[in-house]
Amino acid sequence: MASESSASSDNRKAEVVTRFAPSPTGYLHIGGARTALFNWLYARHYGGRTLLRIEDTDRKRSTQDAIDAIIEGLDWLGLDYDAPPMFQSDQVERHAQIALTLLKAGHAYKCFATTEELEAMREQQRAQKMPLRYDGRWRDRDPGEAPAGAPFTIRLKTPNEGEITIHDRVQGAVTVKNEEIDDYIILRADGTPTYMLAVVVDDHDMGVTHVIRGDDHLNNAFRQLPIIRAMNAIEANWPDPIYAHIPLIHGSDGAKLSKRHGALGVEAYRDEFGILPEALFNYLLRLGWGHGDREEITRAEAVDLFDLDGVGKSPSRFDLKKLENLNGHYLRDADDARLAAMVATRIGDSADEALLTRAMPVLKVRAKNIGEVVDGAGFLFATRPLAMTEKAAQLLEGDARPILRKVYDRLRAENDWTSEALEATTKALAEEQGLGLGKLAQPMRAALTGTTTSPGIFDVLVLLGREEALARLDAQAA
RNA sequence: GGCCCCUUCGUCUAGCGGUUAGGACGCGGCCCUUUCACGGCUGAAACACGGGUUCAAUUCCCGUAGGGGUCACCA
Repeated sequence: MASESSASSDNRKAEVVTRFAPSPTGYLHIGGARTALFNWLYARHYGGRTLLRIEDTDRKRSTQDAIDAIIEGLDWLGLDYDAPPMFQSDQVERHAQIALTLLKAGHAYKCFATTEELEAMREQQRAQKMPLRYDGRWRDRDPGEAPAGAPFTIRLKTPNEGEITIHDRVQGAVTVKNEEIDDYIILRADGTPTYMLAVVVDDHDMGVTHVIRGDDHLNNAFRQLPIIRAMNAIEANWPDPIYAHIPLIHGSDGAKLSKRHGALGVEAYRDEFGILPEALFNYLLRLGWGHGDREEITRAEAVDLFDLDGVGKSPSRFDLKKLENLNGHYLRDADDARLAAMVATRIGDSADEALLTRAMPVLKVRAKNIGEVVDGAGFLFATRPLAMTEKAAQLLEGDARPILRKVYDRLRAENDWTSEALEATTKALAEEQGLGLGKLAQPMRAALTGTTTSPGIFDVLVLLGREEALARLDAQAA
């Protein structure tokens, strides 16, 4: 539907290009997933493209497992991208080249300060309660003063006066004085680029028009813009991107979601919590973004409705209860065979997928996650003698077993093994005996499922089949 | 500590000068009912505080408080 209104090819210049740029140092956590989602939605809404870039310049901390987890997580959520993933580490030469260009043009300079020297500087700043930032000691110094062959880094020569204002699509107008921004390192002593340089160069090279990322990067925007403007002065065609810094997701303690609390990978929501991707998609969308009273929003509707205007500026807390509630709704809407396959995988060899598919309509309405569907399906594959829960055993006390005998006898004579017929027969029996239906149904439930909760008892009878159902009743009847 | 951002029920949010401050999750009650869910009805629950501006502030401005983010040769 969104593609119908997408930009036509003669409108290339206005094309929206977004990107998700995770560093592969951990799994795709919930916060990253939402950032990816917003980038994806924005691009899809405007008929643009969205890209994936793996920020693996820190080779020591990057792992293939993390890369795989990120790609799988995005795939599971249905967030596709319009080009093969790009790896930042493949671009190091390009990054170094830009650093040199900046150096040559006088927008950057060599700094020979040693790590120890810088640490001492910061220590002193801390002691004097001064802001921690590089003091520009090599900014105007002649590189010739350095010892021959001494290692050096390249620092950006940022403006010292004036201020810079970003018109952020989420945060609004934000202004920072240039004096707040120090001459930070863009190229390390070993010739590799720092993050600050790499992002800017890659975003430019990939044609990224909209930088949508967590607001922990808002301060970085003010540091990155000087590179962009300096390059634009040299080469032109380095426009400022449009920024949108979205608020972070917080844990229940109100602090940024981290590995310490709740920052699980999306696969944990799938495997451990039994969440459907469409439910997580919807939940993440509603976290920090709203559209009137709408709660349940499908993927297609989201593409249609999403825009940055609806994104709030305050951080939000993750609430598993609400996710599970939403998941329950999506479970009820989900295809039975699909759910049966998921449940069968969890149950293992004893599972009968065809039977699960038939049972799914009455199973899924009682669950809010896949694990609960698995639990609810337990009675289907239980073997005689059935294990009884304590409460189920209680239901079989008193005159329950004699009643079950009567039920057994009556049902054995039933030729029409359908829910409707079985209900009519059982109700007739209850009436004859002057008993409420519950007096028969509860013991039946215990005998048939070994539990006190289950789908409607006549559905259970049908699902189990005449032979098995009668055998289970007979086993408990007296 | 410097800089930046945030503040409506416990949580997610609607609201964009005049509303009985709405919805959702969660919680309580009732109904439906063979259990459990679903569904329906219903109850408790919020504009952080203090100043302005205005005929009128939850809404606009300024403070205060509280919370968060960020200050590496990590990303």
